[in-house]
Amino acid sequence: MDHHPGRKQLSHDRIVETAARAIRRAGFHGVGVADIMKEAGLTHGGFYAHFASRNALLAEALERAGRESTKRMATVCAQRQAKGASALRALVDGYLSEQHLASVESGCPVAALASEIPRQSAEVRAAAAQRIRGLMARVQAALPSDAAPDSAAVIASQLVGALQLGRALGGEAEGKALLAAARRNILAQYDPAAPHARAARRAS
Amino acid sequence: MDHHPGRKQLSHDRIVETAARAIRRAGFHGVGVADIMKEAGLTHGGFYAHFASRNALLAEALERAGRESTKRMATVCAQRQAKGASALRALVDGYLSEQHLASVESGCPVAALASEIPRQSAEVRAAAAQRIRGLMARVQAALPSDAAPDSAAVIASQLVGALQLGRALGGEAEGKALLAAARRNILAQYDPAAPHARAARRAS
DNA sequence: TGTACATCAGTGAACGCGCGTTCACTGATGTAC
DNA sequence: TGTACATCAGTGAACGCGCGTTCACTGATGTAC
Repeated sequence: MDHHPGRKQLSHDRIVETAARAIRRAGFHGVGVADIMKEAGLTHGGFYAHFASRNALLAEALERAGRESTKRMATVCAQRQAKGASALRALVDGYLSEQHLASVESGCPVAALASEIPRQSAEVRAAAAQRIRGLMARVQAALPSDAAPDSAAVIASQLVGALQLGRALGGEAEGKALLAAARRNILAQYDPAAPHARAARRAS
Repeated sequence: MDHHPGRKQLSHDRIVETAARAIRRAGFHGVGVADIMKEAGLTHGGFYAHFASRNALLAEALERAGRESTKRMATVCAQRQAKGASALRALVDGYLSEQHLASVESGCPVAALASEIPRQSAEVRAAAAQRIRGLMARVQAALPSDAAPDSAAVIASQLVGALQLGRALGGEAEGKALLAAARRNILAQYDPAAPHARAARRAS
């Protein structure tokens, strides 16, 4: 019972991983079956031995992108916390970092695809809803326990909105300034470790 | 010098208006030249007498969608302010209303298209950046004058993020609850007319 | 250890279709005299 | 007022191309004896 993957499973994983990057880079409409298979080192004919349809791949790729991005974010958060940041600051500074701004392909799929979600098939929408709930749960876990119950949803919206607008503005100075403003705002409001910032903002 | 539009101008306007609805409903990739021309009551052959390319139409349609949506929002805000709401409350409650949640086609194009913007042509991206700055300016105008200078950008991000996630979650109970939470949060933080809400949230 | 056969992942040509774009043409409108 | 001609908005067929999907086939792997 060695249970190593097997040739087909390896190909399957490779296709999904390729697609997980592709949808974030180019959008759900932006890459075709043939492109993905080619990028995964295969020919397009074999596609339907792995997936029932293009949509089935998209759903699977979205889920995979979410898991990957969560994992990557967890690593970054752990590093920041090891340097003394609070859980919330680690999450917010990580999510709204210039590095995340610049790397759509490996970043949060919710931010990369949000406005396209309502136009997708039911299976893709379902996968997307799970990813959104996952993001909210991560925020929830980083919040102090006395935070208002709907804070996680609000902060998640802010994270996604700011990252998207930052990217839409070009990722240059204008976008970076937006990220910085959003970081300050969220931390000033929710991070008990940074109460001075809130006081500063209320003054004048 | 009567200066009434002329036949061609009328057709042009009709095409752009059709496209302005179409891109919000179906995304930049979601509708083709032929679809739009048909919906505008014309045949697709005449398209290139009106626009240099598909992208040129998209840019023009985005701009038009922005103007339309701004106008509509201004009307709604005026109504709400006439009933005694502050400028900020009118804007936030209008933008994050269930009506806006349900009507992508006539709503804010930034929320409808945000994640697709970075993947568009330079001319479309430029038009999009203008729309985003316009949204921020509207928020700025509704803010009390003592608000922190980057508040407008932060609030705009929150508005866009919450509306998008609300729609992605399906526009049902889950989405509506998200909108309500975002409304409460923004107003509690920035609306001087609602200080009690802020106090309530800080308690416990 | 060697041979015969079944299984199975992947190949590549082909399908029908819709896309963005071009272009020769039509038919209505407006101007010249 | 009427005729001849130029202008111009819109038509519809056609272009090359890439899409998602299907399928008969190949060649390697694994099992039976």
